[in-house]
Amino acid sequence: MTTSRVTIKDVAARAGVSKGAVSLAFNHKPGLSEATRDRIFEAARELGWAPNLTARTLAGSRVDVVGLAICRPARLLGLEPFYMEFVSGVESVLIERNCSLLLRLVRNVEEEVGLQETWWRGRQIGGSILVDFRADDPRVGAVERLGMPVVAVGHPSLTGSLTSVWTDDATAVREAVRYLAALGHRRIARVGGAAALGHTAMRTAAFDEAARTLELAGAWQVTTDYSGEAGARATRSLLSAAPADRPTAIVYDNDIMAVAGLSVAAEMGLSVPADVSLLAWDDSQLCRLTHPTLSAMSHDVHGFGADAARTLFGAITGDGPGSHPVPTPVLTPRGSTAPPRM
Amino acid sequence: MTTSRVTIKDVAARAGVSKGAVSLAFNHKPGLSEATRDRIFEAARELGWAPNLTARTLAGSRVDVVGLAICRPARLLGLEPFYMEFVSGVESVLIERNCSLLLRLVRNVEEEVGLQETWWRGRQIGGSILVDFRADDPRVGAVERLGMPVVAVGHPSLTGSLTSVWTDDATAVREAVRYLAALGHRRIARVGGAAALGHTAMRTAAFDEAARTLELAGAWQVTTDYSGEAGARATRSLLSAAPADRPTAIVYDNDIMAVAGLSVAAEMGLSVPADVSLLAWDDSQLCRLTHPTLSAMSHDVHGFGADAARTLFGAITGDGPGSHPVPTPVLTPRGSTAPPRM
DNA sequence: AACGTTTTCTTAACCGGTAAAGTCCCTATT
DNA sequence: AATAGGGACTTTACCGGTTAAGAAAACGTT
Repeated sequence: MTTSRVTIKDVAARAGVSKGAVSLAFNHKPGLSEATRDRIFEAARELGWAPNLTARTLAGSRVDVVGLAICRPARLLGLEPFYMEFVSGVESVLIERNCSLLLRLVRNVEEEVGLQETWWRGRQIGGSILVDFRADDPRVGAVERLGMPVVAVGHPSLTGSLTSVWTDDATAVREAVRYLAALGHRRIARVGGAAALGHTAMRTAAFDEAARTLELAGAWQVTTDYSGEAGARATRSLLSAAPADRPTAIVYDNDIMAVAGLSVAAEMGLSVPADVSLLAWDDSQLCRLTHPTLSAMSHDVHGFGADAARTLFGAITGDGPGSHPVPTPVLTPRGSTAPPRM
Repeated sequence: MTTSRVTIKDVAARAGVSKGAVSLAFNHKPGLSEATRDRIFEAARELGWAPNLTARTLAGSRVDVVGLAICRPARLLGLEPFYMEFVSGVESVLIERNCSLLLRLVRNVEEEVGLQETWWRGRQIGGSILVDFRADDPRVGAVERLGMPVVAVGHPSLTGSLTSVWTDDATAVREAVRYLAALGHRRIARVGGAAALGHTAMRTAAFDEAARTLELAGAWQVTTDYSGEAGARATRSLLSAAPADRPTAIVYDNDIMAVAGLSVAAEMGLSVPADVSLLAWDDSQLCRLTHPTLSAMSHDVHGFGADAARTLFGAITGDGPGSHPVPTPVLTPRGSTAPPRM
């Protein structure tokens, strides 16, 4: 049984005023006596009325929805703790501003560009959070053309003139490699994320450079699709070399691959960290639940999401473009890293 | 540089027709000649126009957004593979209907009731997916009163007259216990989810009943908040009893707790499955990444989300209420279960 | 040729709000 | 007493579409 919709008119009639007055009251604007204001709120309460956001948006006021399009095959997404944690950080900020998140999975960047444009043109959103930047990302130009407020989650070198929120991945990679080298490792491998992503490229470059600087005897890099399966495959391949040639330490680009790596080591009869050290990335709760616990480049993903959301609100309310670094991931040694067996 | 907004008027002018004609064309309604239709689409293409969804919604057509409110502390959410996988399943259906998901975290059911009402009254959504039902859930009445199309994810006994999509948890629990008993286990424990949730209660009851029926020598149940930490705590407490008194098999209500349990066993020097068998629930990819791999009551969560979304569309387009069971979780034995050591 | 039907398109009234401009009345000032 | 200045509301014109009702042209019929 659908209650016939209550509109501003009904409230106005009930309170004995014009709909303009109701609008003024509900937007806390001056020009009404306390008495009338009360009468209006009372009437609205009695009728169970709340302003129709669609109409309000159309009439030109603010939109209290922000967009987030994620470009991953839907099946893979469920497996990435990163996004859910990121989203939960975003939500924690949205919730206190009474704002909602419009979430959409897209198949590729072009589709995302179209979607963002539709959202923006259609006034469906007040701004957007852009993630997963790649080199020469088409979203940069598109968003500039539209004049849409956004926060770009990615390194300034990828996000151009857009307001960005980013972590210093290069430094973090350097620190990870230095740490392993300091433990005595000379043959280090890295199981990277999706090659197309800008931050993967930056980490790859940083790893190369660190390997050269430290004059490592061996340095491998593989890229994957971030899935546990791919991480397992990569690990299996890395560890199947002869003991004298295989890496004694492996750095992973997320934690799910590190967990997979841990289990591959066990399956191959190698002990962690005695035979091989493993270092995870992002550090969700997962890293503390394995045995041995996983050392990780720890990163407050939840806080990262919250920062992104806050920065987006800044952009929506007119802050100029800016670059907002968030804390660099810090090395959190746990049970999966140790000096190599001599 | 904001491109001045292109509206239906501009397109109409350019095509030399009235805006009504443009509307007809874009809604594929009869009453226009092929030639005019083409001219209109051509004009729209040239101007890069797409209908403003806000205006379209206001004018009374359908809303292409569905709502999902999740009631968990934001921090916890990131850790639950279930939701992300469920959401990705929902998205996989939405995407092909060009629909978006409005996601919001709420603190409690009352807040959710208010939110759903605001969304619906404000025509922000065309329908909603309701999750995490509890006994005497206030959403049932509220939604009926509003006449809003929804799909309730939960057992019919909890969702009343609402269209529901559900798994037969009781049967699954029974199967899990029977399986362990068949392996020879006589002391079985269950680490359950949040006590307030309806399906937790149903599983608890089913476990009790199964234990009675099978005349188990020992049966424990604990409820937690679904977090890995809580799972670890519970496991530690269960396993710290004297060998002759402690459970030889533990069933978990999700997979993250099972992973945590696995690591606690290792930390306590117990071997899995020789000393204790572990059985996970939901079975995300995680279960195949541990060592030993985790046996699980496997459940296609992605498909579950997709089914829920499809059912919601049915409800939106006028299908009457109905109850849609999805396949019962099936036992997937892997490395973490075996007969108990005698 | 006159007349009813279709087909094709236009007009105009909403949808439910917002906001600028206008009205009315009451008080203070000169 | 006339005038200016506010406060408290109301009017009215949008926002950008949809849709029912109306009008003009094309067509078939007798």
